Amino acid sequence: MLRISRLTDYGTLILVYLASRQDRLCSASDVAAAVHIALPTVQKLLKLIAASGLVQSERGTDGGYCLSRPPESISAADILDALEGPVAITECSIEDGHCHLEASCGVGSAWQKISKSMRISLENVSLIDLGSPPASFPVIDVTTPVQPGSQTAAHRS
Amino acid sequence: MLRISRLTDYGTLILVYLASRQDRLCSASDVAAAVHIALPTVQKLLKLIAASGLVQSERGTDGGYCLSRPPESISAADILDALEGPVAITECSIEDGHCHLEASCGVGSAWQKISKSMRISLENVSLIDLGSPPASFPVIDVTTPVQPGSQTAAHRS
DNA sequence: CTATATTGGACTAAAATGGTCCTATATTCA
DNA sequence: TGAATATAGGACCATTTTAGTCCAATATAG
Ligand code: FES
Ligand code: FES
Repeated sequence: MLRISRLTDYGTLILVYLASRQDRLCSASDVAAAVHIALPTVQKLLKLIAASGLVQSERGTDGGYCLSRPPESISAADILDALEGPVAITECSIEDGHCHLEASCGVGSAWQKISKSMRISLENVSLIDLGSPPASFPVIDVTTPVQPGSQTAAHRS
Repeated sequence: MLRISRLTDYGTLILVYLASRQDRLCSASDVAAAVHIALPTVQKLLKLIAASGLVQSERGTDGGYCLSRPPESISAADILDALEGPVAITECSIEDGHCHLEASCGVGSAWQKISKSMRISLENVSLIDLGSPPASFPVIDVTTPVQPGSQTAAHRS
């Protein structure tokens, strides 16, 4: 349930590796060797991640990729946005494509709200947490309203 | 991100409807008419949900389906289990199929732990909540450890 | 026996996913 | 300038998943 794609998992792996190399440039081949993922796949992922702005790239000899922000300020939500796009939790919660059930159902909005809540919580998980996760992550209380000014996270500490 | 399948959304809709009919039996046609989903799809979903034990069925004339538990004790996690199976958040967190990256990566386990945390929080969302959701669901703090004895939810109140 | 329902399964079309590969462009250095 | 090294931006294909429909069998009530 609520699975993320394998590519997103790989992408996380790559980002964690880049975080460990600080701001040094790493070529796709370097990364592939380090994380043990096929080079073409790594290339594809790095391109995607670069397009999203999470990493910066430099071309040419001695070129490569590096994080464009400190790892503390990159969140799990950022990674999902980069690799899976801002897909809504349900099909019908998509902006314009008005679901023909809207009238008779309040369910779509429930899932949508749960999704939003989860998203905010994922913004509180930084690349650092992903690299060396705590014994376990705390339980989310999804039953009381969101505080309006809740921090955009990952800048937590 | 973290999307659920459309069938799961439909399934929720169906369950919410059944909840509104209390313990009266509803045939698949009844349900289809009420929720405005094509009959064959409703039939398929009800079969799946019945197989999972969330609803009970009765055959023959005047047969149909009804919830097998009070709606307060059916959680969002139950619905996902029934309709999407107990899929892990990442591919490699699956039991036996040992990912060949295990050695070099702690990331899979991070996603896995986040998933577990989210799952527990979803167990706290009941069918009632799904039917008439609050203005918004609260943010999940995914950064501090899970309490060992956290309630299996939906039996919240 | 008939009408009504569920049960269990097969089946198809369409879309998403995972993965590879190719050409163009930028950069460095000899 | 020219060669070597990288990224940029695609196209491309195989496989799987998803969504949806349909059919034959079984159970129940009247
Ligand atoms: S199923 Fe689309 S709005 Fe509820
Ligand atoms: S990618 Fe499989 S264990 Fe990390």
